[in-house]
Amino acid sequence: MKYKYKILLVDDEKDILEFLSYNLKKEGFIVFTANNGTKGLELSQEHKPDLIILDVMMPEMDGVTVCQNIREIKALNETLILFLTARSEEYSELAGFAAGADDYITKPIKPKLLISRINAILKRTRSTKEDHQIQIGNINIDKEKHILTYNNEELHLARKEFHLLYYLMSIPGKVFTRQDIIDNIWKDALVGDRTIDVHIRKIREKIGSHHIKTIKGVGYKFDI
Amino acid sequence: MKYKYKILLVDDEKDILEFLSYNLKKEGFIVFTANNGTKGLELSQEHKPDLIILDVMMPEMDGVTVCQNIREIKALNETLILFLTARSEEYSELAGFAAGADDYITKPIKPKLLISRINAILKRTRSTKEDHQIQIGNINIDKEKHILTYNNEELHLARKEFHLLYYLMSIPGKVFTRQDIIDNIWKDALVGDRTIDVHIRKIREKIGSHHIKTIKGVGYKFDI
DNA sequence: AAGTATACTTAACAATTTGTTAACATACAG
DNA sequence: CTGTATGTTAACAAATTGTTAAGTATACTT
Repeated sequence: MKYKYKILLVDDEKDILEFLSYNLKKEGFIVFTANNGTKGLELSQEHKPDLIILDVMMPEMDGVTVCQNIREIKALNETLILFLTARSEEYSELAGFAAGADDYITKPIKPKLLISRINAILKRTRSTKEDHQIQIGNINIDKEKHILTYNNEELHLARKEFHLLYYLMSIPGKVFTRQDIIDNIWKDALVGDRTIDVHIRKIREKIGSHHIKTIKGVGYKFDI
Repeated sequence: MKYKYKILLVDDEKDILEFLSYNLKKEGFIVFTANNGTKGLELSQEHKPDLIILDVMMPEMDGVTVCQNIREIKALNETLILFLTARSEEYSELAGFAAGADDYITKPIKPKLLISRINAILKRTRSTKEDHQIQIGNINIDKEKHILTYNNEELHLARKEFHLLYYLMSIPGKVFTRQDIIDNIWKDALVGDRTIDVHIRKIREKIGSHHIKTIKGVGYKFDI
């Protein structure tokens, strides 16, 4: 399952909040909104977003001030901050960078461009945040580290076994046909059905046979 | 001594090259210039700059094409690319991001703003240039000083060995494939898999063989 | 500049692990 | 029951990695 980035929007104009929120949610981001700086600070502490989009011009507390405040919160030192400014507000842009902003966008906002820049900035800094781990019951499988733990005990799986289990666990409960499995693990190699059975058997030997169920005539599925 | 970032400017207009060059040098950057895309590619391979500033609109080879070419050179996979576009050229901006750009700046260029953004982008991505030390368990590796200490005892590693260990230790627990390792340590050079094994063996000889685990069929990983 | 030491790479082969299959046993649905 | 699908085992094949030693390149010293 892919990691979903959390974005906090802070702007006093309701229209803009809704417009941005709609566009970002459509792209799969988790979006929080705040209509003033104080609320923005609260929500940022509560949700620890990956990215905060801040309007520079706001009554009460302006964006630059909010930014400075956020930069002083240690738990948020990895949070990215992106400013919204009106065109040619060179001054606030400079002030923004000085306050610790990571990027800025000028109004009027073009959705495609915004998404593009958000993805660029997140990709640059968060490329490792993808999820390589699946945790189901007392089984944890980590693709990056190539580790399988069962009841906190580390077990060794050979490459194909590991890959196969990871594949089954990627959608728990779903039945994968042998063809599905061959297409995914073996790609275009030619192997017989019994080969898969053997691998399944070896996995069952290690994690217990009840986790992988056989659906006769269909295939295999992973269950708790 | 502070590390001086190298910046390559690619633009067909001489005035702009001089203007930017002057302003960037004043800020302490090392600046190279190229007045066309082909030359830009050459110089980027020669000097391996930290940042390349590319004009989108150029005769012969446009900025997007240059960018795509650069992105295919492994040795430059850490290089940042920043586009120069005329205002409101939304299209080229999107194309730029798609081609692998990291940021863009609209003309007319305001020096202070440019410096500000350059510093921001370099700071974001190069902050690790500062911390050159990794301490894991009783192993301490310092990239800058090229020193490895094991139980407070200084050990000597050859350059490749050192670099390789440092790479593995950069993300402890993560399995790196041999291809990962070649791409990072050898860049574009052609070396066989056995070469890596030999280096691994030499490292194990020095720090003990249990720290680097072999994941058969996958690669190597560093563990405590 | 030549000689020496060190580092790097590779080939060859050994050791080990992993993958596959055949053959047979068993379970299950109808 | 009976036939088909799956489980199991062990033997074998294939792939991967470890190791050594020797050749090549590079750096260092005098």
